[in-house]
Amino acid sequence: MKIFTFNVNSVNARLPVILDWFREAEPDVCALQELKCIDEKFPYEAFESLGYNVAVHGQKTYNGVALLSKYPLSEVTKGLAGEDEDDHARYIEALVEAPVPVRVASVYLPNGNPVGTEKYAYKQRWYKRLQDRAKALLALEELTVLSGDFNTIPAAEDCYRESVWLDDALYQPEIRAAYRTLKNLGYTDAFDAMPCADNRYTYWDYQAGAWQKNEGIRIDHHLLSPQAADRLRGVEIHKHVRGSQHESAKPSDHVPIGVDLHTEN
DNA sequence: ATGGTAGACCTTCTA
Repeated sequence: MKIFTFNVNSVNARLPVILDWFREAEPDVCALQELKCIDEKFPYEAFESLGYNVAVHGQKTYNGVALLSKYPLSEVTKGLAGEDEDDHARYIEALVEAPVPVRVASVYLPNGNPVGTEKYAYKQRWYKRLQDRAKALLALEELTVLSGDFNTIPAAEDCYRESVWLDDALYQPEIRAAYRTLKNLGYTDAFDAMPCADNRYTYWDYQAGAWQKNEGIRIDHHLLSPQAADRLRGVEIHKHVRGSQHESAKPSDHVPIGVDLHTEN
């Protein structure tokens, strides 16, 4: 079973590119982030006509996450507990009812820039809430995959030039520590387990020719519960999607990342 | 030392 995560930077602006990639990659499950639309404006029909079940947690203009699955989705949960005033749509979770069921979450961590502001404090609080949820999920002892844009560069080798990122919220020591704490609960970063030989970046800025210079960063991740990690067969970064030349839509600044889990009993 | 891009949407914010 192939489970992908893809920060699309507007699902409607990107729709032709996303649909082309869906036909090519045929993900069993895909977690989307940065829909940038309310539920009513999500292009349900386009994905349903490709055979996907859809669960959406949208928001006007910003954020927005979704899960698409060839298998039925149940136990859909929208949002993270722990901060009642939080109205950002950054988390959706569901049970994928495959022969071997998998619980999948689409995660969109706050960016947190600039450091030292309320946005940064919000990112830190959000990490704590995600850790609490991740801990509760482990207790279920299921195949669980937390997939998404974590807005976290885990280590120096995950960016093209460390000096550029030293003052950025994506690379602060306490943010990287929060990501490690999350893993240390008992999750495996799929890429750490099976790194791709030719590329580790998942995002290239639109600005300053970052893509042309291959100045990327690794911020989109899959965290696997032990039961899921035991079934990890492969990891794919679909880097070519960043350079797609579609007649009617530009590429996202992120690319799809997939894990392949063997789900034979 | 600065500006460089993209999307939503109304003017500026987020990334």
